[in-house]
Amino acid sequence: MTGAPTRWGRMLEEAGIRTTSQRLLVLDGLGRHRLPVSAQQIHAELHEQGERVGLTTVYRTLTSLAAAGLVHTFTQAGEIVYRLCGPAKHHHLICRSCGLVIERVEEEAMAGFRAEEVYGTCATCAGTS
Amino acid sequence: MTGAPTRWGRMLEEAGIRTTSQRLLVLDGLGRHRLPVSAQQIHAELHEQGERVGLTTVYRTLTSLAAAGLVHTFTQAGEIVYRLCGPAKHHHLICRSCGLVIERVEEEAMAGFRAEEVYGTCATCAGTS
DNA sequence: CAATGAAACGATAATGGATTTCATTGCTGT
DNA sequence: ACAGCAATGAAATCCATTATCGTTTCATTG
Repeated sequence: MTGAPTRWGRMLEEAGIRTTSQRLLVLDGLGRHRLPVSAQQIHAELHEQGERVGLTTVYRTLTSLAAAGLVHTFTQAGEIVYRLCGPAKHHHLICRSCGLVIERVEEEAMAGFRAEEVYGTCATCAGTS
Repeated sequence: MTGAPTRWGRMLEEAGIRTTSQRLLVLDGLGRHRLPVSAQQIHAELHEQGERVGLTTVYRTLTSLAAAGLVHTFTQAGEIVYRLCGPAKHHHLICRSCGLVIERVEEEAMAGFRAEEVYGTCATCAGTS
C-alpha cells in the first residue's frame, strides 16, 4: 500500500483513515455514482466486478467516511444512501422524484432556521423548467 | 359509530376513511403530540392506557392517514414518524436537534427547486436567537 | 527477517422496524 | 336475518443494519 497515492489514497490519508485495498474499492465504487447509493448496492457492484469485499466492511468504511465528512448520508425509502461530497461547507437539495442531489454553498437561513438538507422536487421533475 | 361525530370522526369522514374505534384511538394518540411520533410509540401509549389496538392496525391506520394527507411522515433515526398536519398546503422545517416541526405556508422555490421538507437546525438550537 | 500487537476484515448471527399473511370479527346494505 | 366485504390482529416474514468473534493484514520492533 506504499508508493504513489491515488486520488482516493490521498483522501483517506488526509482524513486520517488508514488506506486499505477494501477502502479504496469502496471509494472507487462510490466515485462512479453521481446519485447517492446504498451500501448494499456498492457491495453488489464490487461483487459483480469480481472484487471480494465483505458487506460488513462496506458498511464500516462508509460509516467512517461519513464521520470524516468525506461522504454525506441521506435516507431514501427506508435505507441509508451515501454520496461523495466536495470539501466546501454546503447543504443539499435532494429531489424525491429523480434522486438528483444539488450541493449549495450559499447560506439560506429561513427565519433563523439553518437548512442542511432540503427534500423536494427539482425544476426538471416539476416541469417548471 | 353513529351519532355526533367528534373532531376525529369528522376528519376521517371527510377523508373518505371509514370511522372505527381503533382509528379514532390512533388519531387521538397522534393528536396528543406536537412532535412527530412513531407507530410503535403510539401503540405503546395506547396499550399503557389500557386500549387494545394491534400494532398492525396502528401501522395501517397511519399509512392511510398519510395517503389521505391528514398526517405527514418523516424519517428519524431509521424509523418512520408521523405528525398531524393542517389542511393548508405547506412544507416543513424539521430541527434535527430538538425535533421541532414548523409548518411553512409560503412558497420558497430555490433555483426552481420546490422544497417539501427542510432538515436543519432551528434558531433556538443554533443559539442564533 | 521473525516476532508482536493493534487495526482491519468478513462470515455469521442477532436485532428491530415494517410489512405480509390469513383466519376471525364486525359493519353495511338489502 | 343474511350475504358480502372491510377491518382487525397475532404470527410469520422481510430486509437493512449492527454486533460478535475468530482470522488476517500491517507496521513496528528487536
